[in-house]
Amino acid sequence: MNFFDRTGKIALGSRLRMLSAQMTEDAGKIYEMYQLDVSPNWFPVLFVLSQVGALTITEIADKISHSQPSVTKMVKEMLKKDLLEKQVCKEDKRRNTVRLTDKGEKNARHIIDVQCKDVDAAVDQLLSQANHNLWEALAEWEFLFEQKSLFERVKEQRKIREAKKVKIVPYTSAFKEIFKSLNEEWISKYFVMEKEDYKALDHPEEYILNLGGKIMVALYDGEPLGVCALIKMNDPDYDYELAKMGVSPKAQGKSIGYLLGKSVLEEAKKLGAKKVYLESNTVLKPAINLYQKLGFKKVAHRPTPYSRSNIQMEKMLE
Amino acid sequence: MNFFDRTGKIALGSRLRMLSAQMTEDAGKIYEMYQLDVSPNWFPVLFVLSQVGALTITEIADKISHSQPSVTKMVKEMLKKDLLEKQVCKEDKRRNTVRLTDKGEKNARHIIDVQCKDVDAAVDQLLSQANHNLWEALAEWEFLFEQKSLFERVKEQRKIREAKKVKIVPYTSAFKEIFKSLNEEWISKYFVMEKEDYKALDHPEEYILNLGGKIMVALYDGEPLGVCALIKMNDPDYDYELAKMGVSPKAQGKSIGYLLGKSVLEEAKKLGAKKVYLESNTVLKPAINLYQKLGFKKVAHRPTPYSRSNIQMEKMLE
DNA sequence: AGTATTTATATAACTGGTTATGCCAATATA
DNA sequence: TATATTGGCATAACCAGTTATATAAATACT
Repeated sequence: MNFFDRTGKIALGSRLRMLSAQMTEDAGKIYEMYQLDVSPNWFPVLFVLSQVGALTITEIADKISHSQPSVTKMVKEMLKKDLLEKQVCKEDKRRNTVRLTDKGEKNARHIIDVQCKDVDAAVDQLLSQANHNLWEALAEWEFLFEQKSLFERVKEQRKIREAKKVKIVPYTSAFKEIFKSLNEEWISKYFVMEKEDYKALDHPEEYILNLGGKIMVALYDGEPLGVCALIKMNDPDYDYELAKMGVSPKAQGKSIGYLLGKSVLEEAKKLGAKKVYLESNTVLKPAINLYQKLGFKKVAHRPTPYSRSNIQMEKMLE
Repeated sequence: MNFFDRTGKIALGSRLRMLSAQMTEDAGKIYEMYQLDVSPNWFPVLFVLSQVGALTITEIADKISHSQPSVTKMVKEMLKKDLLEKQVCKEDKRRNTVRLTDKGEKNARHIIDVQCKDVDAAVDQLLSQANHNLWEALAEWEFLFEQKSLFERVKEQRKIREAKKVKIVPYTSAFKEIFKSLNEEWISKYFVMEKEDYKALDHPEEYILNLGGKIMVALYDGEPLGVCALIKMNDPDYDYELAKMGVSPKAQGKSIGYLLGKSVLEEAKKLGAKKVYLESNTVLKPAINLYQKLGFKKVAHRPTPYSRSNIQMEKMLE
């Protein structure tokens, strides 16, 4: 135990494994004590057959959640010990149904009526001696894992931690290069750079900032890995457009897009915007998802200078 | 899960195993997510080396409680991945000390500082969502098993249950045969039947009951499997002697001797005895143990009609 | 000094399970 | 009616660990 005390909660799996190994070992001794010529791991088979009567190997495997070959092997051994008898199904010669012999029945009954009772009593006594109920705790964890696996939970924690490392700062001329390159990267990957792109990316001051827009930059560990612009629109329906969002592929899974988007929307609110507009393309599925997560809703088609735009969205600011 | 819901607390081992298997599986995915070229089961090795620096294979095996061949194998694989470097000890060419390379160190640090933190947070969150604290419960069970193994606990429960099936009843003439045979069995196995034996066993009414003594019989499932007599003594120091205790070998481990002894002592008390005496022989170790358990203490040698008697004991009745 | 014992490691053999594969019977499909 | 697919089972190959055994170096014991 000593070693795992220093490794933190990650030892949980190992501790569970060790406890269960210890119990398995003791199970062997317990079976020996009762002097039945039965291996402990046959228990599920004996139990299920004593409940149901006759089953095929596959059915047993299914019920006790073992693999079919493992049950095949156990059944073979149990046949040798005269605990089971096989019966090939007449109508369907593939099916090998298997049932308890009298000896098997007797053994099963003894295990269930006597041995299990003793184990039950011992476990109950243990449970009553402990302050924290292992039995109930297990049930809860089984339930919690059914809801969401440990993997997903760790992934979430990772995201939360990563997000804390991300800082959103306003654009300065130091970010001119990165503002262009991050956008050029995805645009030229999926589409082609257009006239409008070059205008905005080569002259952000002139075409964005000086017209009353904003650009936000996401720093991850101090390194700029994401950018997003808020562009003043000249349109009766909308005040501002969210555009030119680019996030480095090496910064995936760090919620940078989400944090950038939220930050830009805050800026828009500060500037008194009522509605924010954006254009995108449906091939960019993660982007569309992100916009939805940010609260954007699809709107009817509008004229646009970008040929790649095939979807338009808006978000009301409250 | 469904299946085990019907098998009772005996499923505890399986449930622990399944939960730990699930966690192991997720551990694999978690390691993958962090993109380190490290197998999850190397973790203990990485961890312990990052703590201690350099160790031999046997030392590692010891610390992380794996078998030495298993560590040998892991070390071989880790050497291939440049995570470790080997160094044969100059003074003792048997020793292969092993330490982390820079790459190994970097990986270990990442796992410990980043990955473990995320897992910790996820586990903590799970713990806080559950009413019953699995972590604490595990610690308690580890402690409880250190005190007394599951096997021993089940053995105790079995004994308690068996004891309930034993009934102690007073002698009637129906038990005359069994009273003799159970005693003759052990006497002639270890010693020889003596004159005094035949007197008491062939004529219990005359030599025991009519003189103010008692005989108790232990029934197991209705079958008489143990006997014990309380014999009135004609002695200034003692009122009664506990004697002629015989238990069938097929009734071992059912506390029959203990229950008989207790019952006979109760009879003695009812009869107003202050002290009970007995004689035995030191080759009968289980018997001597039993007498001690019943509260008898060795006393100085006294004259006796039995040649086999080489130890005398007494018990004060309060 | 020479032999016996212990220690550190490697290798082999086994174990209790798994997934992958192959075979044959039964059923569905063209 | 021939052919493809599916279902039940056995067998093979593999896996991650174990225990048992072999080898060689170091140490202890006459």
